Amino acid sequence: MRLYTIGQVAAMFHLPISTLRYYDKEGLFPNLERRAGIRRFSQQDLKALQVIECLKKTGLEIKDIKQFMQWCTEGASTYAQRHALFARQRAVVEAEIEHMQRILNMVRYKCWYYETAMCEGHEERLRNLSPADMPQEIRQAYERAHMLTPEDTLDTSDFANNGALEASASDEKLGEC
Amino acid sequence: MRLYTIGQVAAMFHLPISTLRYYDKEGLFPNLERRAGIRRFSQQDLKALQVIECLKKTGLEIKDIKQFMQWCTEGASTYAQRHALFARQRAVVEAEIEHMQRILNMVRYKCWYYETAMCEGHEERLRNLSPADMPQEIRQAYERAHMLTPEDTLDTSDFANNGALEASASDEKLGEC
DNA sequence: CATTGACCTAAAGTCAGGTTCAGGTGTTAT
DNA sequence: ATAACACCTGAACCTGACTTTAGGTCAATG
Repeated sequence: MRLYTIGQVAAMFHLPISTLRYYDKEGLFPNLERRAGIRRFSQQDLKALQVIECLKKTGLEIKDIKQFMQWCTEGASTYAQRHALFARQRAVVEAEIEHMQRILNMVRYKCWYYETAMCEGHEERLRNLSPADMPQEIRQAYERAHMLTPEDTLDTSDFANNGALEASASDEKLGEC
Repeated sequence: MRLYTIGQVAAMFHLPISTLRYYDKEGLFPNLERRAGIRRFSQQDLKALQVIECLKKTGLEIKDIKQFMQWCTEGASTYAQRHALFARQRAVVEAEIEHMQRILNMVRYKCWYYETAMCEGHEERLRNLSPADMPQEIRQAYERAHMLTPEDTLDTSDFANNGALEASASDEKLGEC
């Protein structure tokens, strides 16, 4: 069975050697062999590394990956745990995507805002615009961006009550969200 | 014009005081007033803070936000820069969402894999499954998860050429991606 | 025999976006 | 007058996933 040095593995996977040593130190290669102190990567370790790369993409942390590796060495008795790990991760990723969608709508709105400001040369009209006056597409983006979720509610009620909208005496204004 | 202490602003925005001091130190309140060393937040500063919260959601870094604040104080001459900032950010967020979609597909596949493993009590059948044998929905997830993009290509060609698929002598195997 | 090159270690450094701490000032309430 | 409270500062600390550094072993090559 062929064995590889750390340098060979680094080249194969286009990873820095330091990263492999770090993974090893973190316990991601439970059965890594050594001879005279030098790491010798087996086929099994290469497969483990493939799995590590894959799990990293799913957004799992190193310590979760280590746990997963441990479970894998324990066989069929840990299917339920492994399934739970991914089920949890699925929820995390789904939430994250939804969050990013809202952010995208916010950014889209901002793009439109400054495009328009550039065309008109000023923000006067823009500043007094209500969503109803915006182009359909932008209004939708704006509204989707401002749908409140528990996670990122921006409660400025006190602020508003204290007169947020009174004309400020400042010469320069900031674009609103 | 009403002025607020740092504690009042923190309460209004549900932010820790330390965060506001940090933002100030980073230059996010260019015109923040002080009396006897004590910060006094004006309406303008509260608006700035609203904008900061908003821009943070768009994924911008503190230093970009600082830059944006600076541009805002420079008036209409910086519309183009501000637009460019958001246009760039839009591309970033769009790419990130696409990336997350692929990750989600990977996680979905993993969920299915372990659900099935739990049902069957082992991975024998699963391990030899080709995409064609998977349920329609899972096959799609699997295939979408494995579409290669420049960003996260996993080039294991050398590895494969060196016999990655030779049966490993290890007693325990790891689930593949 | 000296240098290069591949490997090893422990420990410190890096990045962002804060948070915490130790120590100090100033105003108000008892 | 002394305690409580809100504010201030600079500096250290935090997380995660690495990377870098400093110093050391060992084998082959000129």
